[in-house]
Amino acid sequence: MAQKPSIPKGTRDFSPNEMARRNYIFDTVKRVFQIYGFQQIETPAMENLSTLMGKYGEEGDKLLFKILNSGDYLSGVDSTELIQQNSQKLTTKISEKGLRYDLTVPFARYVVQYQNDLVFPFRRYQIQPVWRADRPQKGRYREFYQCDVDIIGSHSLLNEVELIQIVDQIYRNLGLRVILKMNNRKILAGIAETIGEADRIIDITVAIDKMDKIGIDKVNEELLLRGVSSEAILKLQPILNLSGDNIGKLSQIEQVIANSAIGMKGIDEMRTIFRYLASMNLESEIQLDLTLARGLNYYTGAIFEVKSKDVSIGSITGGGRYDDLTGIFGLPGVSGVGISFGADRIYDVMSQLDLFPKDTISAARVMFVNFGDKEEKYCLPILAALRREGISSEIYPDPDKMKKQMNYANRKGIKFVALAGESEIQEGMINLKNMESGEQQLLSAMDLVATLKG
RNA sequence: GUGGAUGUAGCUCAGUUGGUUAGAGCACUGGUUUGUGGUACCAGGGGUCGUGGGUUCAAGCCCCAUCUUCCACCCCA
Repeated sequence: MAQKPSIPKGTRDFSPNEMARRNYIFDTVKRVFQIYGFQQIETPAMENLSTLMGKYGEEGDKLLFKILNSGDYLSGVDSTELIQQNSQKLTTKISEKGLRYDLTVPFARYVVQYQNDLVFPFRRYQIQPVWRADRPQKGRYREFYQCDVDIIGSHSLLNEVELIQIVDQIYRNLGLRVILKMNNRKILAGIAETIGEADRIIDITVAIDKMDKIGIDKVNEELLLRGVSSEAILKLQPILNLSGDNIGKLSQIEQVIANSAIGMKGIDEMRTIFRYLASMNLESEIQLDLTLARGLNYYTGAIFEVKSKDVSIGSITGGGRYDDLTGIFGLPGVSGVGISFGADRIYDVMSQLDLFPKDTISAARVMFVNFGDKEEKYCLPILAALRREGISSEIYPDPDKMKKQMNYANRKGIKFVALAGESEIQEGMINLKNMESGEQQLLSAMDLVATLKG
């Protein structure tokens, strides 16, 4: 046997009924984005590496797919460099393009480039694949689709609130039960400032995360082990023990970080957001979660993450406020906030919960059986008429055995089969068979249209 | 990057302590049925058992290497 063809690790083919379901997600997301007044853009699959590098932290740089320069890509490299085998150094010489890692950074680049043409605050959405050279596993792919919405050019917290409403609306439309977790980078910075150890903030969030599992004593032990001073740990106790509703939690945090200006700003931001939300009738649970840190290092204010309540697959949506992403590209002082829906994970969750509507199939509604030349001639105008009426329809192309043709329709999930042989032609009628019930009725062309439309 | 599994027909998988010509279901082709699918029955095609070495009279099965895919950690959508 010839060697089996395959596709790269972490990538997938999408067959017709997967596409129908994926489009159901994309359509739902898109519709909500549009209702909220966002406009669509697209950017190239590849960007200059200079645009991408250094925006996603150290890890991110490693996970970038790099594209080999065209032509003789070794021409600018001398042999000593080759022998040294310093891949990092070599990379910059043989590769100047990379596949996009997310949609936010290319968007920032886009905004800077078109700053004179855009109307600010600019509301855009973007639905495109991104690539990460990650190790694939459950719910993790090397090529996956993100659906981004961002508002850039406004500091208003109303934008955060709108994004939360969008999240709520989309998951309500999809029928998914989710929990939206929120945190604020400024609060994290305030905590770090308060205990005087900015670089310990990660250890602290990890510790808070373990509270449920191992209890406060063990957490304190671990903090001490990780080098946090006992004085700082003492200060942290109210934060480790956070309880109550979001507003209550904020008050408890406030007591700890009252001396940190930036921290208090974060508290203030969150209070404002929660105040807005209180008057809105949201279905999703919103939860302040201090362990939410988000690796992307460009976030500066609120950060979001959405998880499915019923399937454990990591976050299915994430985002946050970034105050100066365009600054790196030469346009300082432009603040934005955005959020990204992971279409592929949403798909996985919905599949597992069997939440797709049953009629999300792409097959034609009706198929004409092919009995031969004469019958074909009779059917073709009727077929054309159905299509003019917007009824998706097809005719089997060969006069094969009936069994084969019926089987074809059945397997494709075509709901109706139209039969017109000698006797029907004589009467000027069509026999329409419902493939689900097996019932058959003799109809005129006009009645056929009406029946299929209904 | 670290750790653990996996690989047998197009797909999902069986295959006993190593023992002749390697199996099932689904799918495919043909037939029972020349105008009726999804439910029945019969027949057929399709595999150098991931690859390369080794042990053995004998390897799908044991050993080594390598590749692939999957799962967990890290990080993320």
